[in-house]
Amino acid sequence: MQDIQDQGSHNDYNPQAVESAAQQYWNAQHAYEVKEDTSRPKYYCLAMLPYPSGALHMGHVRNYTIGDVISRFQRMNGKNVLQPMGWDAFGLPAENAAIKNNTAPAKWTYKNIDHMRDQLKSLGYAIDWSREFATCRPDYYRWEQQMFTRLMKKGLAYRKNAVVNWDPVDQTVLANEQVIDGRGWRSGALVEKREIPQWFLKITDYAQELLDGLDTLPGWPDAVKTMQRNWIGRSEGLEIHFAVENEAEPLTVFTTRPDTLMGVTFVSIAGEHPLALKAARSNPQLAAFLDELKHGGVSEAELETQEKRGMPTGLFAIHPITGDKLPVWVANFVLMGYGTGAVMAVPGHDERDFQFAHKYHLPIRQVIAVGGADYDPQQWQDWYSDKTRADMRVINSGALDGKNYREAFDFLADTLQASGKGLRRVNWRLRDWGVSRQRYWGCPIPVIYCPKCEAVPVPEDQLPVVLPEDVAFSGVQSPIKADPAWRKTTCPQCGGPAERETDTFDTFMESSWYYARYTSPGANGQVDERANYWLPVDQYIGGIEHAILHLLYFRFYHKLMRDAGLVKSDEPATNLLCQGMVIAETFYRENADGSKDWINPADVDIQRDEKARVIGALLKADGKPVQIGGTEKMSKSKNNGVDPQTMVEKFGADTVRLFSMFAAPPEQSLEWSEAGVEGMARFLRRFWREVITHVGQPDHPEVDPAALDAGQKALRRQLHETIQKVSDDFGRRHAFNTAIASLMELLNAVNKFSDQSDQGRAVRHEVLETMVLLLNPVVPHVSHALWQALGHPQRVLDDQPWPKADSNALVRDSLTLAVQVNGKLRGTIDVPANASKEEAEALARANPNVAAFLEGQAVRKVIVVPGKIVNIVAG
RNA sequence: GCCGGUGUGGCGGAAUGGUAGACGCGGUGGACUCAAAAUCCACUGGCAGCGAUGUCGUGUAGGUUCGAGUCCUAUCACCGGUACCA
Repeated sequence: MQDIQDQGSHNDYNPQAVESAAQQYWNAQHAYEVKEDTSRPKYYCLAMLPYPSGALHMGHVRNYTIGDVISRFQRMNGKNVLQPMGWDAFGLPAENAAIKNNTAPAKWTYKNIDHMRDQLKSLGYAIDWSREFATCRPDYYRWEQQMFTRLMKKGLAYRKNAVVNWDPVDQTVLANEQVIDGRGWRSGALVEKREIPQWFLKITDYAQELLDGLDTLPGWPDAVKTMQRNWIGRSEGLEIHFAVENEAEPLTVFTTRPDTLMGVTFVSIAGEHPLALKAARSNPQLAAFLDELKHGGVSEAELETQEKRGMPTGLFAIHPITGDKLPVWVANFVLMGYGTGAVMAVPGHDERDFQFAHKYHLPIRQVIAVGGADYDPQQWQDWYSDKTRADMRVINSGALDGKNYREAFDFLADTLQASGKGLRRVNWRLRDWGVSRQRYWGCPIPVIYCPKCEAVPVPEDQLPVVLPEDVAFSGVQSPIKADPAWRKTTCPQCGGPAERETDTFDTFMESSWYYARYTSPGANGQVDERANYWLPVDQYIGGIEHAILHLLYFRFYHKLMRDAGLVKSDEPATNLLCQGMVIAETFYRENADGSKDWINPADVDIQRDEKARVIGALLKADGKPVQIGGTEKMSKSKNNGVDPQTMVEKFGADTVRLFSMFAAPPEQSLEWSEAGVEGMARFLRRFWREVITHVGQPDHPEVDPAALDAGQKALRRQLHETIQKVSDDFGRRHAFNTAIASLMELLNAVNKFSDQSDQGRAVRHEVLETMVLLLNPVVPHVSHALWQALGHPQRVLDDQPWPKADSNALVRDSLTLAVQVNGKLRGTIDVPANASKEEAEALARANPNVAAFLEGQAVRKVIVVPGKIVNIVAG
């Protein structure tokens, strides 16, 4: 009660006091700690866990505010809501920071977690902190290690060679991110490709299920599902065997276009293809070329954009139908990792083959005709992708002539299969998941190498394999690789001397199952039966940049857990929301050498002309101009980051939360604008003042709907329309920005409403009290304080029922219709709500401006859309 | 290169095939003030007009429709991902 007095007596909104009071109350009540409760529907709301990079950034604030709004909204709608938080604590940045600051990655990480936890708490999120964990703790990753050893036993984890970026100067493996223009980021050395043995998970065994599962996820964005479908890349085609002159083994290619088989004029193979390696042994020129292909990084973007180059191997393949001799070429655009590492080249109907044939003067044959048109072998035409066109026919192909794609495909499949030269096959673009990383700060891979028994999984009673945290870290070599004492162990099978695996897991391993661990804190196992109460996640929220990798591994791992009997559902999350980035303007000054000094937006004043157009910017410190560099993602490199903590200290958490929900719809990028933030602070102050002024007035009776005058009715109708809109915007559309806009309109309306009669004050009370509830998910501290100011006892407002619109209050007597003549707006008319189409048309024709446009013209057609529009077509 | 997305006033954005620009920011004018801040009031897409109103206008070029920011085709620019950043 003390609090009510204190806050109620202040006419001005004081965010600091309001926020600390509300947060203290929630903490004391343990308001957001939840348990399984079968009497209420559960709702698991999860925002992707943060990497503890050092400080919260605006992207985090946006992510967790979206989650918090949804969580509180669902709780007010009667759900048992779980909103957890944790730390994706392993990763490369900790190693980089360790080198830079000469500290251990673990120490740096824990310090960041402590700092960022405080920052998150200051934003007042309804998080169950009792479930918090960091993924770098052995009591988390031991279960990941256990799962891996079980997958080894099931044959779902295996070891094979794979290519990595190798820095020949630093003698280290580089991440793709660390390769810049083909060079190592620290050494500047030209990067090379190198094959090393690595562990893989057989995600391809689940390719079909991962593809089909997308059809069971109506709550996921289509963009994400399309990207995943394309990434998985199921294609039906033929494997065709080409005999090779003087070779025992045939060369096998995969093609989705066997109908073009008679157009094949050469065969292209990858540089790593065994046939290429063999040919190079007796061909120094080819060996030199293969060596050259080893330069550069391994990323797909780099491989696919490099200049197309090739060299003949001197070998010849035999065309399976004609028996023609076809030269076998090494081509740098053929990837060993896709299909068989060899493709039949059809330069007449494939653009890449076409360019390659032109460059190296290889023959081009037309075997497809579209619309009977002749092909110009000098000019590329995309008939290849037109395989389903009705008028597409195979030509110049003997027995295939006149067939369409499907007919030619089936004919060849049958013919080649009968002669043992080919096979129908489904090929996937998806590759198995390589989980080995040659790094220190990650979960140790629980494998022991024994000279006799080879790779042996660490027995479960010896888990976890603990990563030492108190280490010196130089960056060149992993401390566990460098430490013979850590490496040396005995073989669990034969008891002989053996060595531990020193590679660690890809950090996507930790983030693939954290959502399940939140449901089972303290479980003696990866999860326990509580998982099946909470899972699947009802709403998952995270950046669109995770559309493929994380979200695919996340789905895959859930299926692994299901098949291990740990969870019952097939998919980990039923609904997914992908938020956009947080961006801000950039400012800079150019130095004499052309380099740029980036200036933080907080240090700049914007100059405008009399029409409010931006004409320049001045540095506050010296009043001199700076260049405007465009709006970009907040980053250290462009110095355009805005610190959430500074904003919270200056405006309060509610204002920051309100702005990040108002400035853009969640899926779009959000431009940070301090002036915009001030606008939100202005709104909260006006709302505060409106409520405080109202409670200072005399008592009022209950609203009596029958006794309301037109003005009172109108305001009350707007209130109930707003309830409808906000409920739909929060619950279904996730259009938080328009929900808040409608609440601003309602505040503008109640602010103009000067009616001091009994019923006037009663309606105003209903409006303000309802607004406090509608705003609670977004600005919970303000709502907490104003709820008390309105005369209620202090309580967890999320337990108040969400307002329901009163259908009687929504009734309108008349509607406004737009009237068009020939599709152009010529006026508006007010019609009774129950007016017929004929009455609406008559009123429309009676409108003077409409009549003027109709004069002298014959009306040919009238379209009346009830409640919306009348369009009169004349002429 | 490939896959996915976005493009609307001075700016962020609204409009779920039916009145383009809600709401907010910025700006202009005014009130209050010794002054400033805060607050309040009015106006604010371009062009023409005192106004009523007309006209143009949603990256660009076409198309479908009574009606297109929204659907279709092509094209340009930017953003995300591209398997070892997370």
